[in-house]
Amino acid sequence: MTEKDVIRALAALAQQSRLQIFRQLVVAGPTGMTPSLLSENLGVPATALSFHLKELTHAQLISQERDGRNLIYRADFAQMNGVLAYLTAHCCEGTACEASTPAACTTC
Amino acid sequence: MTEKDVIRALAALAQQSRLQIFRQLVVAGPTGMTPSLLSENLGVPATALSFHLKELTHAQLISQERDGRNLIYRADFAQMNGVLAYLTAHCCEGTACEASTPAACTTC
DNA sequence: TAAATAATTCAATATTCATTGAACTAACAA
DNA sequence: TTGTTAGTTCAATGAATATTGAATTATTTA
Repeated sequence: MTEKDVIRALAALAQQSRLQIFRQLVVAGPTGMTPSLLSENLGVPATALSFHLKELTHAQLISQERDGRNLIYRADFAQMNGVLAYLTAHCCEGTACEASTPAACTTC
Repeated sequence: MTEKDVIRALAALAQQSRLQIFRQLVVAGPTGMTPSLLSENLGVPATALSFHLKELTHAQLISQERDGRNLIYRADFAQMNGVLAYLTAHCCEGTACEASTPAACTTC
C-alpha cells in the first residue's frame, strides 16, 4: 500500500455520491449490487454513476464482476482496511497505541 | 459526525502534503509539532504548509495551540476514529462483521 | 435479425484546488 | 523602539474534478 494508493482511495471517497455508493456496497457485503440498483437507491443518474464507479474501481476500493447483462460491484474490504491502517501507522511513536487493530471486516 | 464532516475530512487527507502532515502529527501524538518543524521535515514551503494546516484544521483533523511565538499542531484522534467508523458502518448488514472496532488511538 | 435492457464512453462546461511570491501580523529579545 | 523569528493572509495562475447529454458497446429476448 503506497502513499499514492492511499491518496487515490481517499480522493475517491471524498465525494458525496462515491461515499454513498461505497457505503451501500459496504452494507451489501459479499452479495454486491448492480449499477441499476445503486442508481435507484441513491438517485444518481446512470452516466454519473458509471463515472464514479470507475473512480472507485481505479482506487481499488470496489471490484466488478459481470453476471449476464448485469454488472455486480462489491466493496474491497482488504483495500479499505489497508487505507485505515495507513492513516494510523506508528501512532504516538508506538508508545501508547500498540493495541491498534484494523477497523472492520476482517471476516469478509 | 455528518456526511459533510466525513467528506471534508477525507478530502483534507486526499492530498500528498496534507497526508504527510497528518501522519507526522499522528506519530508525534500528544506532543504535537510546530509548523517550522513540519516544514523542515517534509520540505513543504511555509506558505503552502499554512494553507494545508488550515484545511486540516477546518476538517477538524488537527488542532492548534499557541505557545509563545510557536504554534503547536496536534492530530485529533477522536475525529479520525469517527471518520474510520463512518466508512465501515453497518458493514455486511451487521451479519458478519460485528467485531468491528475503532482503528487506533483510543488511548490518546 | 431486430428490439430492448444494462451500462459505458465521449466531449464540453463550470467549479474547485494547489502553488507561488509578496505583504502582513504576532511574540519576543536587544 | 528596532530587529528578529514564527506564522499567516492575499492575489494570481495553472491543473484537476463533477456533471450533463448524446452516442456507443454488450447481453439477452422475441
